[in-house]
Amino acid sequence: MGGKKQSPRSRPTIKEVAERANVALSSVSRVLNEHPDVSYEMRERVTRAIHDLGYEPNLIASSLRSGSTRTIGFVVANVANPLFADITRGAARRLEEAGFSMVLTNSDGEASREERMIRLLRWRQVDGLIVALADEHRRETLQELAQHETPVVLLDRETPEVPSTSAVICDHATGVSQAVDLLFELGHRRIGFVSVLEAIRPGRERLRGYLEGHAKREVDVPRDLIRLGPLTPGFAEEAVGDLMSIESPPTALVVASNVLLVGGLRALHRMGIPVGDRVSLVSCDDIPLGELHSPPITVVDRDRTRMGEMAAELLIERIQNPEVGPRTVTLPTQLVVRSSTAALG
Amino acid sequence: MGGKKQSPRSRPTIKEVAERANVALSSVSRVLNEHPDVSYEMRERVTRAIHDLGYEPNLIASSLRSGSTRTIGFVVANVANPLFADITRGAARRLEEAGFSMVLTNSDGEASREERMIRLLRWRQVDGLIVALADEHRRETLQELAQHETPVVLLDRETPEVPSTSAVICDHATGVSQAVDLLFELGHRRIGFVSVLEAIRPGRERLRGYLEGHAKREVDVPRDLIRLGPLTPGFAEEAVGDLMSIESPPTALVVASNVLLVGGLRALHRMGIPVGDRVSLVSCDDIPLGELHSPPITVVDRDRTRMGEMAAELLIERIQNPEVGPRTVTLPTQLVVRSSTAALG
DNA sequence: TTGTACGCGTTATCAT
DNA sequence: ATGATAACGCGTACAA
Repeated sequence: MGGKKQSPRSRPTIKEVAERANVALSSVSRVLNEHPDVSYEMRERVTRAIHDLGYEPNLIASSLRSGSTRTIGFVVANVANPLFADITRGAARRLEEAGFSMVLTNSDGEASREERMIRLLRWRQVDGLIVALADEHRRETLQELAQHETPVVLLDRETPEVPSTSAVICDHATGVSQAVDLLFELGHRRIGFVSVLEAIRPGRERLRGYLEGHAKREVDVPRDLIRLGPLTPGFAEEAVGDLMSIESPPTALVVASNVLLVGGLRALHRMGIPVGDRVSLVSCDDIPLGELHSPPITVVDRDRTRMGEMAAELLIERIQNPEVGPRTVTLPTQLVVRSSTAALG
Repeated sequence: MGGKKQSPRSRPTIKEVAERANVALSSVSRVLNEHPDVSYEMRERVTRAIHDLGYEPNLIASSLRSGSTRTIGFVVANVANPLFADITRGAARRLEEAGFSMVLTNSDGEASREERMIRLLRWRQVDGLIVALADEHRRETLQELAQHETPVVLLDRETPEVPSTSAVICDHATGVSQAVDLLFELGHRRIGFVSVLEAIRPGRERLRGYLEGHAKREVDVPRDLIRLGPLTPGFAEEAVGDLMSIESPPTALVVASNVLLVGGLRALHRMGIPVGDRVSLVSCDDIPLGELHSPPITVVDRDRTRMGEMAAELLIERIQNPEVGPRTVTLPTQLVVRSSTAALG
């Protein structure tokens, strides 16, 4: 009796709201979108019908029609890395404030997955992209990125091949250079350096800081103390184990990531080498228990949450005003001196 | 000359592909969806046109029409918590394998935001939800959850008020009970317990384990050594500081989270109380440098990544087969004994 | 101020 | 095996 010709109990649409309120479909839309030209009377009737029916908007339909999904894509190699976890949190917060949702993709560092993810996000019609490339140079990935007509923000990456990307980058070189400086002041001359391959910016910049730190003092760089490899604890463990076993081992170590720190410490513990005593240690990017280690670890730190927030801001700014060009923001690093760095002797 | 009546350089649609290939629109759709009934000839022509035009599908339009977004919502209080970071990674991996995207929302533990997020995700027509509620009992949030017609999977939470949710839960009680047992064997009788309020399952279950551990030995529970509060390092620091200052302080402590561990250790370090020596310590959920602390921290651990994978599997299983009812999977915990727990001396 | 009507890019149901 | 056509739910230019 009175059965409308529609599937049983599907959610009400704007059309049914209109019927219930005895107004036109477009009027309902106007009320929903807070269009200025709606009478009080109309607003009331529609609002009432919406309430009665328990109407809820279908954002997919809205997106198709309006051309905007209010969704952005977020591409990282590994959210479980405390660095990216913090960045993700910061970005998510800012995006939410601006009414955007974040679709997260985790590539586990696999370049081909990363490429597919970037493409999929475009197919999903995201309004923008925040990306921490696993490899800045891979052609296929860069082409995929270049295909995007919506704004792209890079996270501590540089891709001259893809212009018109914004970026938030960090001043690693200065931080690491300061760390090397500190170590020199403490009397160290043979400073080891364990870092990632130069495929991404942080690796390059930290190496630069290490080199510049030596250059400033006009000291020859101990090339035999530099170890570059993949971003895994395993590599760092091997590298540090190796470094501490050579003829004249380093008296201080700079490890270029929290992930590498874990491996480095494992090696030192295993070999029974007391940190801060027989070897000074500096890490990059703080990590929860770093301050509570014995001894507490000196780190080149940065505001990770701020990085995420900044990336979101750069993105939103371009989405809301497509006229403005890309922008690069540089965030500082801070050398947090703790007792893992001690005077030589 | 030959100007089609459309906006300049918008991305080609299925329609333009059809025109280019001189076939019907529906045929293109069939080719794209790998419909069985397409001739080789047809497939070739369409594929060629797609390639020539650089056509890319519009998943928003597809979603509207098909009713499936192949997207799921992921609601968590804080991705930066290493526990959730790992879970997120696990879930993201499984979801991607099954062709789903994840839209991530971070509530920072604010109940009202969480409520809004759950609603927004429904408006976005997600095919399912994975949720780690900040508060299992808040009526408004539960109602929001109950509104969902698509499957919901709870992460270590229980909501009897909302039936038909699947869940992956962990056996915290057994793990903590084992920890208490270990401490008893080491001679401890006054065991402190610092945990979160009972608003969520892990808090309840860990408390239960603590109580059961005592009950098994027929030992009275030292009620004065139990401290429950918010999930912040600050609370744990205060609680531990307080516990260690009372007339007859505990000789062992169980802290119920990696977040609380940080605060607890801060207090002990500040007070100059050596862990493992003057006070034994057990934490819940491992954390990167926990194994490298001095002494290494004994923990009630669990497979965090597996939790995420499991949650994704439970969700996908119900999305792909709506007939099957909700399911609850219990994952084990493991007591990882390290040297922060030592004989009472 | 409100209503009419069309289109967003797809999928799916019909014929043929 | 292929083609025409009607939805999906909503926004908006235009008419009234």
